[in-house]
Amino acid sequence: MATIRDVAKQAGVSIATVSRVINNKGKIKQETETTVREAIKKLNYIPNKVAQGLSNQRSNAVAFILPSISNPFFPEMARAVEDVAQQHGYHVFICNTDDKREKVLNYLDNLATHYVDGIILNSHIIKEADLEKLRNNNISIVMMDRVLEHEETTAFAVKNRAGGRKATEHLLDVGCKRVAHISGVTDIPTAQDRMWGYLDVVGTLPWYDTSYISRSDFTVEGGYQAAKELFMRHPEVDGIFAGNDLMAIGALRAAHEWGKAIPNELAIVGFDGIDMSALTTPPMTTVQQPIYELGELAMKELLGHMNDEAYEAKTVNLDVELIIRETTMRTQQN
Amino acid sequence: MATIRDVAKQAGVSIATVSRVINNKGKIKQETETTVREAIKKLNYIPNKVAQGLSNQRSNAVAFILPSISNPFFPEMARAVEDVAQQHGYHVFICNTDDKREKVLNYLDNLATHYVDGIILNSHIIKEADLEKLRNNNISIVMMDRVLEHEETTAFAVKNRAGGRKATEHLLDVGCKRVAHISGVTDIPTAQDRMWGYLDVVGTLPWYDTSYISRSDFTVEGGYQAAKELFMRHPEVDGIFAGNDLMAIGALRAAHEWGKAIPNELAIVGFDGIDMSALTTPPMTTVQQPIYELGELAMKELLGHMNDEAYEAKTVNLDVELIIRETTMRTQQN
DNA sequence: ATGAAAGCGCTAACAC
DNA sequence: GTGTTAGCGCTTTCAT
Repeated sequence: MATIRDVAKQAGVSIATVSRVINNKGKIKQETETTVREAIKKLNYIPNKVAQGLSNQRSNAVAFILPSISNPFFPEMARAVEDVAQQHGYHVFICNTDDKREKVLNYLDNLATHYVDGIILNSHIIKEADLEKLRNNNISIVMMDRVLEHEETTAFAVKNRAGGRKATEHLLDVGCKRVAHISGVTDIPTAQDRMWGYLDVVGTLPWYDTSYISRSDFTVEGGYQAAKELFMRHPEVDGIFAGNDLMAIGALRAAHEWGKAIPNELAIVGFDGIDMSALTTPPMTTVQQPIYELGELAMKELLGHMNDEAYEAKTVNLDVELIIRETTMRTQQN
Repeated sequence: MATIRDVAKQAGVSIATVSRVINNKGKIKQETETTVREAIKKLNYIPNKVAQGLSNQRSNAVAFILPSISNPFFPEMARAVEDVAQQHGYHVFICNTDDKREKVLNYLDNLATHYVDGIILNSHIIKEADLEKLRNNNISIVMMDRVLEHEETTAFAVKNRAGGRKATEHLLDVGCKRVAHISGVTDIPTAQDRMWGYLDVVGTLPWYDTSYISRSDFTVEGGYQAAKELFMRHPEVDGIFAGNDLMAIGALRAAHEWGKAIPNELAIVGFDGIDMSALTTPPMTTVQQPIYELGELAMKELLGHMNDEAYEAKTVNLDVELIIRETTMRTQQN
């Protein structure tokens, strides 16, 4: 691997000059620049990122921390983050945490010593205090789906509660009489908000009872189990609002096995709008988050923070949209 | 951020001693070790990875290069790679390339200057010569799904052709009379092999004609379009073997729109066995690759190469298994 | 058992 | 315009 020193020697200049050429800094005679570029090409020289990082105290890289690479919601968002990052010459490290506090903190520490310039953090278990260290190291942060108390933290989220309401209302609109809810991990605000949305709509109805809520974990398997429990507990359930698409898919499976006709005997609504939701059979009605836009905006916001000292923090709450598909298109109302 | 110098000062020792403590190298008096560890704790010191990297010429990180983060096959494999890597103290960089030659080469160069210790490469467009540079830099490589000419390169793959045969034979077994194939990008060996498997079975049958093969791109949308074209060209098709699960899902959608009953009017078989394949409605019959095992073995193999000079390269071809689900469980044979 | 100092490859302040 | 040199934070010989 050729180093800057080799190039300097080859071109008959100092390493400082080579460095200037590489980084387009300072003035250099056209002629020397040409010589240097030729030397670079000849030696196949590529600046060493690690050395640059050490010297610059920055890496031109950002991290996208996500709780689960198995939930397509995050890869879909990661894709947007990558697109924007790449356009601006940044590399993206994708970090999978299973949302375990230990893993997240571990990543946070490590990323700091890797001199990443910014972090987009999808995690609900991290507290404001955990971010202090990063701030001291001048690492910008954008939180997803989590609004922290701290004013300096920029956060992106969607209107989860309103989304939960839309989903539930829609189920009533298509004629459901008993609407149950499969919630995500209940100590995650996102899951709570969606549940609140559900409660806003059915919480005061005469038939409602907390047993219509089944707590699950945002996975397909979890949704499947939760749905089966609901069927046993409340055979009369004719509508389910699941806290995300994966659980909705699990519920769909369970309904199939249980011999419940979709949507006439049981209507289902998911949440997220991952690509897959349009591909289930029948296609899933869901509350669509602007996934790509979220990633895009978050990364742009991060760029703002990284490159502009005075960039001010903000909290953004995007709208969600109910996408009606066949899991709620009833041909008859019961 | 505390540095090694701060710790040394705090503990009243030299930086060399601190370094020894951190890395458990050389002999150190129990007493000094304790003092140093206390200083580390007190200052919240974390060794700087970039500096370590520069000094060691290695990073304790590996890269997993994949063509598409949108095909769950790769995240599923990445998960296995991560699990193994983590157990051995390695970090995994996930690199998304869309299998564009330029992007892959770009990553390869950059990863080298990041001092990654090894690379698991999912790419069909990379040639043996492209890897030469990495070898010179002592970076170990494991190729996935691609057997290169070079003896030094370890490669993992599955028996794609045999898999294609199993899928196609199965379709005939359940009574299909006209079996079509939706192939992946045809300059990818993987796709070709699966197609060859298909041809091994139907290529000599009297009705067979190349127009029963529709070339697509491994995406859901692609599979959807390809299936529609097939339906127009050959309305008599009653069985489809798709080159991967995503395309099979697309075909399923198309069949639905076209009003073809699954599986009685049209049976479908996919390839890969991604989690999602079990969740379609009806669940998809598919040729299951040992996805987790592939990632696991590949990472273990990489570890072998990275830590043992004499570790010898090998080519592994794993078996695939036909998983029969409802897209081919006919209740009547036509 | 511990310390001094060189070096990993690069950037940037300072000199000419 | 271009070169010299001092770091960036760490590891590792070589002394002691």
